Amino acid sequence: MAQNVYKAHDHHACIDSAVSRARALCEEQGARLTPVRQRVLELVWANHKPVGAYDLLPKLAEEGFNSAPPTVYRALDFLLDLGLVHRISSLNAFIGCTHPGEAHPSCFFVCRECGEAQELDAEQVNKIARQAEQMLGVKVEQQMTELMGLCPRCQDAV
Amino acid sequence: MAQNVYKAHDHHACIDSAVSRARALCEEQGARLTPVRQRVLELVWANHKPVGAYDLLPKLAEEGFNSAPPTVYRALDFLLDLGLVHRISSLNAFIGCTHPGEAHPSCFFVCRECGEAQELDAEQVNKIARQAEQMLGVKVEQQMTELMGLCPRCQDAV
DNA sequence: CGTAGAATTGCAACATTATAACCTAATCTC
DNA sequence: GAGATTAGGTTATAATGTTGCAATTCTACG
Repeated sequence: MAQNVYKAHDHHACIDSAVSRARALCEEQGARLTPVRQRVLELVWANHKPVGAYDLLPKLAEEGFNSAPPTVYRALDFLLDLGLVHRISSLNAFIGCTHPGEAHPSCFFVCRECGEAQELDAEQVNKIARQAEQMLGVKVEQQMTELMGLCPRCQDAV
Repeated sequence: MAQNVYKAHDHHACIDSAVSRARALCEEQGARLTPVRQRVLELVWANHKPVGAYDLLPKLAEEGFNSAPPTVYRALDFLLDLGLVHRISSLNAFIGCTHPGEAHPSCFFVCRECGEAQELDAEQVNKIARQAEQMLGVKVEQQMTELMGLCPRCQDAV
């Protein structure tokens, strides 16, 4: 189940590990982790909440990066292609992937109160995909699942 | 598995049945299926492809309905609440539900070529939800799964 | 009836998210 | 180092979705 966001953890380690895995992956694939791309990745990893592209703009601007929508979207597209981040469609937002590698199914639980997102094991979704392929003859290329509700903390906070 | 979109069928029957089920459901819930709402439902059901809110505007306008974004979005929200249509987040589009009733998980396969969408049985997604609830202590309130790929027809068309 | 309250619609403006088009600069390949 | 490829800068615009308020229509209840 990837990693449990709801347990206390050293978040700097999350960011560092995301960046170093990104670096390794880029090396391996002959892709370039340029400064903007790396910074966008770090900003996406700033916490475990999906972040909108337009939220990143001012932060990049502060740090002297160019900050126009295309810059951010290009960086995000790059990171999406490498499977380093996922897009949460229902929120138009992006979040770091906890087990990057090549492109893979996206499966998240998102808390409607605090906005934190927990990546989930997508094995069951793969089953749905295989079932659909068998029964309907379709060919599945991409998968995404988004669950919404309340995280443990926000349930208690009532 | 709901109903197979890829088999030939009398599509007028699809629309008619969608409307009559909507009527029944509204009656049951004390909700009002007003002319705009019914027409939006019919237009969403015009085929088995998810349709954007802004695609509906001109069609409504042609027929003398008011056609401003809020009109369409309000109608769509109404239909979503009753579970008569689903929203395909990854496409910012809407599609008729093949088994309406109360709100229920959304689970679709969408062909990236022809755009047709097939609603799927969401039982496996329910499993993911229950698993997440057990292992993480979250409370799932909404679920959506979207698979993308090629439908049987579009695979052959290569 | 008839009127109060609720639900629905009309309308104008605006907010948010994403892309197009076109060009310059950096980097890689040989 | 020339040419090809990739990345980034810039401006404008497209696509999608929302807010706020006034006007209207429906519903319930006396």
